[in-house]
Amino acid sequence: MTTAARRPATLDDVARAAGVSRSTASRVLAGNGFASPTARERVRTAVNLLGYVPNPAARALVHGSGVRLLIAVAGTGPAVLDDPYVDQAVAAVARACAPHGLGVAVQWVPLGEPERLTRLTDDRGVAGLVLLNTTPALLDLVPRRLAGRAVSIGIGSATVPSVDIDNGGGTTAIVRHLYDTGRRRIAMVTGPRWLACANRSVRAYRALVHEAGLPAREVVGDFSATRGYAAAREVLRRWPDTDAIVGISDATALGVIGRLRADGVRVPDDVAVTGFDDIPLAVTVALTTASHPVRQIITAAATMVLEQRTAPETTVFPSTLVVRGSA
Amino acid sequence: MTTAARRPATLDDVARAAGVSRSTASRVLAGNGFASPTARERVRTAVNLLGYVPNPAARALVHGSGVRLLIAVAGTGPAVLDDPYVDQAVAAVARACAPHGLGVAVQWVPLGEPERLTRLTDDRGVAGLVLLNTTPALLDLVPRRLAGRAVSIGIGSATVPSVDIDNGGGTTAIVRHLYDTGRRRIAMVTGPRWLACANRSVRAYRALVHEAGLPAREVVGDFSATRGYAAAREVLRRWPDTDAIVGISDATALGVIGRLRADGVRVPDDVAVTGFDDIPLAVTVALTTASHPVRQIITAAATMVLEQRTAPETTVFPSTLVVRGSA
DNA sequence: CTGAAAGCGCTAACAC
DNA sequence: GTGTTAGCGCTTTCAG
Repeated sequence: MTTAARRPATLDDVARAAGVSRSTASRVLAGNGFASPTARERVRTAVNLLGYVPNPAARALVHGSGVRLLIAVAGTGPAVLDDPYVDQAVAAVARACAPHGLGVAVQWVPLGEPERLTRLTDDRGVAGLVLLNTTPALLDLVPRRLAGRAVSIGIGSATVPSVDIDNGGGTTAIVRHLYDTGRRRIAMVTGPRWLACANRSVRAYRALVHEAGLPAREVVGDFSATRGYAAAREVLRRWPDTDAIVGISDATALGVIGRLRADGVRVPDDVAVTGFDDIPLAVTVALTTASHPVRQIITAAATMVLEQRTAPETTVFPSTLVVRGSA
Repeated sequence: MTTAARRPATLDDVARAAGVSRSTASRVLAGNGFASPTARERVRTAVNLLGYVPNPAARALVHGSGVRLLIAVAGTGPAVLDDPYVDQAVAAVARACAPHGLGVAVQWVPLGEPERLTRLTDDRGVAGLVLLNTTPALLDLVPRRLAGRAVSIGIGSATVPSVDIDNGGGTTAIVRHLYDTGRRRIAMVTGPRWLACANRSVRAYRALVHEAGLPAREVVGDFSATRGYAAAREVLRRWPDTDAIVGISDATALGVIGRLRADGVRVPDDVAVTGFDDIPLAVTVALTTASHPVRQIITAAATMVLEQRTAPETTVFPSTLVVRGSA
């Protein structure tokens, strides 16, 4: 480590050290363009010696490409950003971005004013866009500039490809499992109504209970454990003979279980409870749920925009039923 | 919204629309420098009209300041990044960065090769550094260039200020509560040994049990629920008469409870269990824990580096005992 | 108080 | 193959 406390090297330093011109050095680093093996070699050496790392700001400036991915999360209030699911998404995207020299920012977009998205994307620092909990209105507002550099997690559109979970299939498997194990009064704690992907779960639930001639019992939730905690009581108050509760998310289910146990209701003996996603904590409470590789899904989405891979309109990840103790 | 699908406005556009020179426009936006009220006004109008947002890459280039904050997480393997605590940290920092036009990246730094940090910070795209789970060796490697733009969450050093939780105090309160409620065989599922801030909790635990003439019973954990799940069984195998288990984190405690319940051990009747942090899920399982505004703490750290506030060497956030059902 | 001019570090034509 | 040149959008002396 003879490298003194110098300022980080620039391309000029590298070129000088290698005895070539800046352009040649640039070409070698870009990989494309021509360069003699000798030049290539000498530049490589200089780079290592100097510990050269390209300045992403300069690169972004000349390419007009931006320096960070924006994760735009739609919702009724800034509190949507408090969701651990969002945390996970941000972290996963940040991880995918790091090797590309890009950063991540998250911002909330109010459901009522989708135009706010435009203000966010007008920032040329934005190199790409990841939409979370999106609505069709929002999808339509993605600017041309970001064509091919935007992706939605959930529903997509003709111009914005999406990466999604088979919510319907997952929920169907869960409800069917409940039915097959003898449950006949199956309630559901849903997600917010405006959220398209959550609604697919709700619709699957409705279709199934309807088909089986069972009553549909729905309480609106918001994915959170806290809401699940409250919703459980509401379910049992409205329909005391309920024998199963389907949670729209694992957190919801964990909240439901917490409340039931606190109220002396046995799980799964009296009431079966299911979740959705299979978060790490699920195993510790033996939660029956549907498993999805959320991290991978988000990484896939981030990679799509980072590598500009022309993606199919929709990539659907499967949902796998995981039967544990709670149902 | 007459704004056509144009390319985002540049400072030149603003200057032209305002009928002033680029420099004047720049001065007005910077806030400092001279500018007549008239000029100021006209530039403001133009900015709003055009929806102008400065290009952060250009700005970073001229200032040599970087375009993203780096969150460096020390650990034995890349799996440290899978921790929900890290997720939360990344998301909180990303949130704080967004209004500043900065992004966030996360990278893992192997415990054995702290020099890897240097390679990361040599990237001029790095505007600031947030250290997580850091070690003294790592702290010493923070380059001069980042002086005043680095902060550690946990232990700090003379050159790197830190934002920290009063782990010792929190743990003391927890163990004392356990003792006061009659527990005399108190075990602890610790964090990894190399982690200084977790060790403060362990030391507090040891001091207290020692002082009370109780045996110290420690099983090494890693903050995860999964590890807590396994550790619970180990504790009861080694010391069957244990009547309380202190978890180094809420996730650990949740894992412990899961395992105990699965094994027919009653919580808190047979064994009391406590956590640390007070994550949202804690309330749903009635976990007794110590509460810390983690999000706020991380936001405070991020703000320190974003606003270059000359910070005291260490800012300690208090820990508050929250007694719920589990102990 | 304001404008002209010189770069920040890098890339991409375009000559040599 | 390689060097020269002209910017990307912005800030900041330095003259007016």
